[in-house]
Amino acid sequence: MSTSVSQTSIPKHFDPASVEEKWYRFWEENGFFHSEPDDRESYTVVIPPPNVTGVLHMGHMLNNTIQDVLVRRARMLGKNACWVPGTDHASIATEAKVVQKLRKEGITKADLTREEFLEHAWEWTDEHGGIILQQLRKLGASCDWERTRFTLEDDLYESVIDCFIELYDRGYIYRGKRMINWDPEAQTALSDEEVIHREEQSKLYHVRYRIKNSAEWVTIATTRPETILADTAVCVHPEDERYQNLIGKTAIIPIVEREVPVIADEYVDMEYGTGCLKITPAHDENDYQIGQKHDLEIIDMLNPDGTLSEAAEHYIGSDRFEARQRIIDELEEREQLVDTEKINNKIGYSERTDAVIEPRLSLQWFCRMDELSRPAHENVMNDNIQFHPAKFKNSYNHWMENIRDWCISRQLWWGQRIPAWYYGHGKDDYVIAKTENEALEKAREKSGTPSLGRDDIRQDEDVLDTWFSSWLWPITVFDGIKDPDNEEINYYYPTDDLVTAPEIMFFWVARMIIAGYEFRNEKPFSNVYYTGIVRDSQRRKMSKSLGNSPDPIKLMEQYGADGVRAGMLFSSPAGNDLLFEEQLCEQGRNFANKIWNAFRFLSMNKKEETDYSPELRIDESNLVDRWMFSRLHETIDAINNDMESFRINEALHKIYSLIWDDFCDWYIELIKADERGAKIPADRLARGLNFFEQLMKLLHPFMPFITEEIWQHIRPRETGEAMIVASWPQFDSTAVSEDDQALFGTIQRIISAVRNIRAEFKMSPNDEIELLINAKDKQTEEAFRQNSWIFEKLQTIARFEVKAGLSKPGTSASAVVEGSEIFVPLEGFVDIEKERERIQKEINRLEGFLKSVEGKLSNEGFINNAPEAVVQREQNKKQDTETNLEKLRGILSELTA
RNA sequence: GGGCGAUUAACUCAGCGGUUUAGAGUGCUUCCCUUACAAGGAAGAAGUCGCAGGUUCGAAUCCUGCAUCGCCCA
Repeated sequence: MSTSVSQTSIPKHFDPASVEEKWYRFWEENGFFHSEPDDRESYTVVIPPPNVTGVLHMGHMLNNTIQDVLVRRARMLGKNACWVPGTDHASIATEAKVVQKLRKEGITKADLTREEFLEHAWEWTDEHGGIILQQLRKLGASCDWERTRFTLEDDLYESVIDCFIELYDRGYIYRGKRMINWDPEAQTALSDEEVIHREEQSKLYHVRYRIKNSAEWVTIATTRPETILADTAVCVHPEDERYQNLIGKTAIIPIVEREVPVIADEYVDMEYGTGCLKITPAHDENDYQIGQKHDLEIIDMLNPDGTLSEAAEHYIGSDRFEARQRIIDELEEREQLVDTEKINNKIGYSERTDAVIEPRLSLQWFCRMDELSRPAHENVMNDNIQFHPAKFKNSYNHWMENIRDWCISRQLWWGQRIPAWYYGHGKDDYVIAKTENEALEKAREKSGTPSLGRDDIRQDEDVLDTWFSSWLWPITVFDGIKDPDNEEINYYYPTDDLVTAPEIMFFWVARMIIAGYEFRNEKPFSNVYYTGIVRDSQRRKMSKSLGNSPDPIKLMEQYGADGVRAGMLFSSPAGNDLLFEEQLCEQGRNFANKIWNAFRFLSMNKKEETDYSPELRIDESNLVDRWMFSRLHETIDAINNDMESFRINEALHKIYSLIWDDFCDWYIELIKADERGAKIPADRLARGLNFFEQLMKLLHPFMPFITEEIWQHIRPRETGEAMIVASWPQFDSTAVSEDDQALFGTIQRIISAVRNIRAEFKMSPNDEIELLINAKDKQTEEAFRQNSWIFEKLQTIARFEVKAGLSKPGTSASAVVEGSEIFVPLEGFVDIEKERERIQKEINRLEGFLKSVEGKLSNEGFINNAPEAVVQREQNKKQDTETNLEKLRGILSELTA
């Protein structure tokens, strides 16, 4: 055995750790990730910006792997690929974290001025921000890091404020008192989208209220008995016969002993509860509507932190849930609690703090959506912007048709501060202005008080919803708001593909589309690829709180970034959830190792480390070359189609199978040297390595590190010849030959049949056999004869004979493959009974098949209606099967010994 | 309550335009450390494609209903 240097220097197992950092630095340092506008076609992706203080989780892994696959392929296709990374300031989440950290240090937010608090927040951001971006590098993400943006940096801040002012001027933004979703933990308003509704088992309390000046009672049902303290009416359905006599009377609220009217409204559902509703206009959206209609008093009984306010009169200062229990107890004591019913109802929780949401009447800023959203609605429905998979158009459509105004103010400090300035206490005593000076001027004018000074105006304390900044992301990363006609925005916008989770379709995707049309009069991207949600084996969503998510960094250390990438993509078609198991990564790692060893083997066969020069032409006289060439191009075409329709896992499966099943299992086996220990002849090796290079190109978007490593090893390359910028293989339809593939396929099946015989009769691969083939016809005989070397290479054969009309030798194991009879003489070896069983089994299989084919052909409807080609195909199948069966039966009859 | 989706081998999943008695990975059985790879090779077993109807020459695939599960919205 030869012991060349190369053979010993390449390790048997691929070690990802040793190459990943090296190549990542190489790519980055040589500017391959960086994009500048030029003459080429642009391909642009903006990253869904992760929370600035977040850490990488499996969802990011999947999402960013997919983006990287798209971007790398586009780059190889010669496009000017630009993937813009960045982070989101995530106001609620980040502010909550900072508040928590300060609390540990004994500082409460109330002790600090806004400026002091923001200093702490920035400190925190500087410390933790960007960790996630560092982690993305480990994954191989080919982002243009020079373009990294942050939603709260100065330029983006200013852009958001400009947009607010613009929308205000266009009449879309208004300030209004509305029922909003209040998060008592974060002490801020939330948009409807930030509330998660969960169905829970809870109780419906039936409470009776006394009717004034009467012995009568009226029984209401409520799930939130504490709000009784703020009731200002009792309501029944106007047609409810049970309660006709009560309408117009006065009921007395228990505990507070307040007198309230009994009113009638069609809103009441007579079937639900007692059919009698208590009305609390300050703490329920629907009650508020009824309150407005009937001009009811509004009593706000809650403090911002969820404790009871003075207005509650009782239990002042106690928490809402504590108060609930105490009120239940008191009602029971007073014998006014008549029943407790178990029911399922939906309870809203804060997406960020998980606190139970309180509907609360509050003065907030809103963005009117009806008109604004129209182009965004249309252009998705008409496929101007395509969703992948398209099924998500349905939910988009539904949301758009029922779109509600967007509550955009948040009672937080971390974010873009609302540019509203108040000069009085009246509802309209404010101006919208970019600067204090401008505000002062406007305020003087609007109020008609030229003497107003700086101290007379104060800016709104609140900030804007984070999504009000990220909806501009595809525009602001190219400074398209501040500088609407700059070269970059004109070149990169609209971007091409957006990869994100369906969970944020409304939060983000829909709003980006809205902003795109409003501020650029153009879509922000052409395709939206929705990934699935990464779940654990129990189908639970992976989350930090459950602790069921593996640490992606550790996973990559264990299986290699390539292994994890491939593992995640194997089973995650667009929009389908991914049940993540480490086994998937194992499959990816094993694949990398397989490729590594194919490379190692080919390298071992080079005479010198550097003696390889590519041979781009195949050996036309060699069936194996022609077959591999055909398979390669067939696959290039298929992968291109898959990628263009975002079937990324399909594309990966195809390249996986081409490399492993075709190239490793057959092609490499067949280019091996004829003699033991000898090297592969140089010309064969050159062609083999050329195929290998093409395969590495096709795989590169999926597994960037190992492909670059091998690419650079195969032969010396200039920096500009790196894999990352290599050209994507061009599909050549003339390379695809059905005949070559059919012939090679037949040979493969004959080899398999022989292997099966060996296995059945417990022969070792090294036992010499004779292989005799009675070819179907002269033409087949000639084809097999020409390619006899293939049989001899893959089997240990003492004698090979092929002839049309060859008669069956004495005792032998047999098989029939596509009309040709295969004989392996096994004097003394063969167990006749066993051979009979084998043949009989095959006969049974073919008979079953024949029956189904005959079934079709005997159906007149099929003959008359099916396309001619289909009928013809069935007829061919019938004939072929009959021929095979006939031969097998002949073989079987001779076995009656 | 409204909408969307899923149900395919023991497990996790593909299956795009209707037509080789349904594919992959894992697991399982048998054999093999055969001149790269045991993280490997060879052979094999394994599925009435959730149920019931319908359309069609032909249905895992299209339609309707049902069951179970999931997601989104109110």
